[in-house]
Amino acid sequence: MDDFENLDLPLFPISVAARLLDISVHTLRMYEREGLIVPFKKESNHRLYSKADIERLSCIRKTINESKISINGIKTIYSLIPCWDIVNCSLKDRENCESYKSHSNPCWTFQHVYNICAHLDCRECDVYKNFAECKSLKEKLKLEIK
Amino acid sequence: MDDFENLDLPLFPISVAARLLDISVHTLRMYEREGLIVPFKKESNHRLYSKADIERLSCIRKTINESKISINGIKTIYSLIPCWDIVNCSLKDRENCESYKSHSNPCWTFQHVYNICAHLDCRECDVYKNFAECKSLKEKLKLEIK
DNA sequence: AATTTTTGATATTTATAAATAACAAATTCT
DNA sequence: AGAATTTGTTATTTATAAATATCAAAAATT
Repeated sequence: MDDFENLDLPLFPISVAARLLDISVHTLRMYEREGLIVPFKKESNHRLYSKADIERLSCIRKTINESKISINGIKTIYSLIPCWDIVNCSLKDRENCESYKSHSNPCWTFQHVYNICAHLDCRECDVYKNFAECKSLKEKLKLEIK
Repeated sequence: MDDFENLDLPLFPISVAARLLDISVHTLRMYEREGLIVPFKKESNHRLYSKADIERLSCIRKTINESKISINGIKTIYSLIPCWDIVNCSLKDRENCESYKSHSNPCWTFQHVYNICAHLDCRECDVYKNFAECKSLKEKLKLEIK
């Protein structure tokens, strides 16, 4: 794929991302600490953000500022994404999965050591990538629940 | 059923409900305006609250004060309840249904004039009654989405 | 090697959601 | 008939979530 089209390339350091979004660097780190965003990390632990990340953050920003949904509200909504269905999680794996039980934190904020998600990069996962907007979650429910 | 056991009887005027929950009368009206609660209304338009209402409001209170989810966040979560599945809404009815499209307001805040919900009392509906807690929504999703 | 930027952490500010207070008119109750 | 309560509305207060400001140490850049 052409680099120009690939939205998932880690391109922007945190200062640039902050400028693009017109927010402070610290706010970006807060969103990460809360589990709303998972930026790419270099070996040095420095963050890099992709175009898709900027898009995602812009959406989060709207949700907070325009829809007036608190960060904990967003986390709770994310926790409702049916990840077990999306990644085809086995019944056994579900039993031991914290995020399967959780209704306050998104699955990508948990350590998945024993199940299908272990050692996979959440950034690459459809659960993380496709459900940044609340809209997409309801559409998913419509598809799955007849 | 014994009146003492029936949780759905309209028993308490707003002043008593407010005292039971240790909040102001105005806050109760606000929750209603926001669509979080649907109290019984007398012909005179005066509100009456059941034991189930008090329980529901107590849960809403915890969600706001302890889980730190904003009212708009709660509304959005409620809007994700798969009502169409619960009330067995026809495909045709869904097309014209505002709440089927909404991802910001619960179904019981809409006027349902043309579909299966028309003229039904939302207070009596399983959608309204069984999903006051976020927990119950995730459990429902687990049941429906394999 | 020197400059710039990042890191995480703490302390502070700001914006605003949530709750309260006050009002006159209508309704209920004794 | 009169007292108490409810109604809806507007204006105000309060609590706190969200964002900003500072800091020294580490890393990156030129």
